[in-house]
Amino acid sequence: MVPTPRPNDPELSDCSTHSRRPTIVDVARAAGVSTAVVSYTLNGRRGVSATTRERVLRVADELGWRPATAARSLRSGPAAAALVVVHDQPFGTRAAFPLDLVTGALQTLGPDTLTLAVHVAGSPAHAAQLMDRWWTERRYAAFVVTGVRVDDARLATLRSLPVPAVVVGVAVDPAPATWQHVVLDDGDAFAQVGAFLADLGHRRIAMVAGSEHLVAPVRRAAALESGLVRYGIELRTVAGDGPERASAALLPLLAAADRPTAIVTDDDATAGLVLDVARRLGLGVPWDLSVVAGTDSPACYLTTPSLTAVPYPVEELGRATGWALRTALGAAASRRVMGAEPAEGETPPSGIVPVGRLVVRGSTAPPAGS
Amino acid sequence: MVPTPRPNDPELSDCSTHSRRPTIVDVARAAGVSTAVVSYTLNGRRGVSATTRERVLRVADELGWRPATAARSLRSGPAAAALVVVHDQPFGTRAAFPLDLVTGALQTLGPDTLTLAVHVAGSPAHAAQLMDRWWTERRYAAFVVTGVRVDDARLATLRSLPVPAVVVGVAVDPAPATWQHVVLDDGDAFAQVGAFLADLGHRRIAMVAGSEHLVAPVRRAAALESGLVRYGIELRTVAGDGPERASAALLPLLAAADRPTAIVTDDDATAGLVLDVARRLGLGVPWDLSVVAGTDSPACYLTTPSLTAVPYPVEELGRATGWALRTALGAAASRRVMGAEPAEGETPPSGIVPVGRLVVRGSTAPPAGS
DNA sequence: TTGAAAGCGCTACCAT
DNA sequence: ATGGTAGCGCTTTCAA
Repeated sequence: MVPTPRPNDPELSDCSTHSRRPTIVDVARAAGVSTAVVSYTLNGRRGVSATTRERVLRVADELGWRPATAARSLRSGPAAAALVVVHDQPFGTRAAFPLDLVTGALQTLGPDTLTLAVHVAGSPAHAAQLMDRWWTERRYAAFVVTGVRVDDARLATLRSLPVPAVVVGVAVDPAPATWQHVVLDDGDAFAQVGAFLADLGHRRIAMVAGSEHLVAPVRRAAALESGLVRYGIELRTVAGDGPERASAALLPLLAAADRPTAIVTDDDATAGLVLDVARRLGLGVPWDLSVVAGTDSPACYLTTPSLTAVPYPVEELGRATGWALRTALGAAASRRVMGAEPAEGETPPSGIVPVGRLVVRGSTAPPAGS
Repeated sequence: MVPTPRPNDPELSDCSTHSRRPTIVDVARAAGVSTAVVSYTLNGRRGVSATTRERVLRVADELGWRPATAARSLRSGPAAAALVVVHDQPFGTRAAFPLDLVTGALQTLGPDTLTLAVHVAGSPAHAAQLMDRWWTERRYAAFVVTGVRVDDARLATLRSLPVPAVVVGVAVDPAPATWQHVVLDDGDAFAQVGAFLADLGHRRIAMVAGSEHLVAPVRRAAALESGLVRYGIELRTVAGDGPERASAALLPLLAAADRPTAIVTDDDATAGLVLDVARRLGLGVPWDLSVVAGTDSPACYLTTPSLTAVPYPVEELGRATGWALRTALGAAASRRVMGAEPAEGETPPSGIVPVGRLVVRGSTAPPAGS
C-alpha cells in the first residue's frame, strides 16, 4: 500500500507536505477545462460560458488558489506602485505624513487593482537611484513622489525614464505625459491667513518658513506675503528649517522691541515651538502674540492654547493620489495595470485638493492695545 | 533598404523604440556565451573562468542589463520582505517609528540582499489578511510585525502559515521555528526609572500608561512597578491610551491634594501633554512635579523644560530587525533568499537591543520640601 | 466557447 | 568551464 518513493515524480509531490500552492493547472484539471479557460475566468473576461465560469470559480476557491505575483508580472508587468520617502530628518511629524497619504490612496485603489508600497531613502539622490533601479528591474509600475525639493534629483531621474509617476504637492511644468499631479490648493488659504490677521488688527506679522529646499513651503510663504500686500503689510520671514534653526531665529525675533504681534508657521511642530519660546519670554498667547500653524494636525488642538491652523487634508490628498495613480497607469500605453481605468459610476476628481477654511482656535486674537 | 515590417518578428522589435530592456539572452549573445554562463556570472557563482566572467560583466554593464524581478522571483521566490503597519491612530508620533525602523534595517540588509517594503493596514485583522494574501501570492518572502497587540490577529495568522517572520517588540513564546524576535531590553531601564525617582526622594509616583491593548507598554509599566516595590512605593497607574484619555485622566490626578510628585509616561507625546496640563494647573516642572518620558525622541529636548527620558534606539532596533530577517530567511528551508546568510566577518547581534541609561534632562528634580 | 501551445526572463540541471 | 534546455505559473494568441 505504501507507494515506492520516486523523488522526481511530480505526481507524488504531496501538496500538503511540500506546501505546494495550487496553480491554474491544478484548477484546470479539477474543473476539467484548459488553463486558458481558467485564466479567462479568473480575470473576469468574457467568452466563457456561465456554467463553466461558475464551476471554475468554485474549484479555484475550494483549492484555495491565489495568483502567483511573479508569474503574472512576468507577462503583464508589475501590479504595484511605490512611494519612496526621503527620510532624512529625525523629527517625526513629517515622516508620519506618508502613512496617512497611503491610507487615503488605498481607499481609491482597492486591493485588487494596485498595491502601494512605501520605501525609505536617505536622500533625494538615493531615492532617485532606487526608483531608477526598480523601474528597470520591472519591480514597480509607477512611482509616487512627495516632499519635492528645489532641484530634486528624483524628478530629474523620473524625467529620463518613460515611467508613470504621481507628483504630490507640486505642479511641475512642463511635465512628461506619463506624470500626474496632486496639489494642495493652499495658496488661497495662506492668503486668507494674511487677511484674517490683518483684519484682527495685526500689522507686524512674521512667518517662520519651512525648509527653503522644499518647494511647497516656499510657495506657501509667497502666498501669505501676497495676501498681506493689499493691506500694505510687509511680511517678515525667518528660516524655520528644523527645530534648532527655528528656535534660534525665534528668540531674537520675539525678544526685540518691534517684535511681531502675530506669527505664522509652516508646520505644526514649529508652531508648538513658538508657543514654547513665547512662554519662556513671558509672552502670553494670544494676548501678546497670535500664532497660526500652517499645517493642522491633532497636535494643534492639544496645546494650550489650542492652535489656529490651516487645514491639512492628508487623507484627501491620498485619495487624489490614488486616482492619479490609476490615471497615470491607464495613460501608460505599455505595461497597463488591470483595473487602472475608472469603472463606470466612478468620477475621478481633479488633482487639485481644496484646503478649506482656516480653523480658528485659541491662539489668535486682536493684538494688545487694539 | 526599408525592411518590410513583419509585426511578429522579434528580431525587428527595435530596442530603443520599443524600450525593450536587455535580457540575459542579449547579454549572452553579445558576449558570445550561453545564457547559463551569464546567469552563473551575474549571480557570482564559481565555475566561470576569470576572462569570461570579466567579459560578461562588462557586456552586461554596457547593455545596462538589470534582472527582471518577476522572472527571478518565478524561480527563486520573492526577494522582498514587508512590514505591514497598523495605522489606526491619527496622532503622528508613533506612525513615524516604522520609517526609522526601516532606515535601520536597510543598514544591515544591503540593496542586493532583500528589499523591505512598508504597507499600511487599518487594523490588525486587516494586516493579517494582507499578509496571508501576499504570502500565498508569493509576493513577499517574509514579514515584519511591530506594535504587537494583546491577542493580535496578525500573530494568529502568521502562526497558521509556514512563513518567516520577525516580531519586533515582544518575545512570543512558544513561537514557530520560522520566527525571529527583536526586543528592546527596557525592563531594566524602567526599573531604573523607579530607582532614580525614589532616590530623588519621590514617594508618590504615577504612570500614564500606554494603550492596554499593546503588549510592550503593559510590560514597561510592570517593570516600573516592580522597580518601585523594593522602595515600598506603590505605583499609581492611569490610562493614557491616546491624548484625549490621557488628558482626561491627568487633570483630576494632578488637581488632587495627594497628587503625585513624579509622573512617568509611556511615550514622548504624552509627556508633552503632562507638561501642558501641569502648566494649566500652575504646577512648576520640575519643582512641583517631575516628569519622565518613557520614550525619548527629538521632541523631548525641545520642550521647556526638556524631558528626562528613557532612550529609544529605534535605528538600533531596525538594524537588529535586518539581521533577524536574514536569519529568518536563512533558516527557512525552502524559498531561500540570496545573501540571507551572514557573510564571513559579519557577526549577527542577538535580538535583544540594549536601551542604555536614562537620559536626565530638566524635567526631574527632588520633590518640593525635601 | 474551448483547447493547445508559445512564450515572458531567469535559474538550474545535465551533458559535454 | 561551458552549452543546451526544461521548467517556474501565467497570459495570450491561434485553431478547432
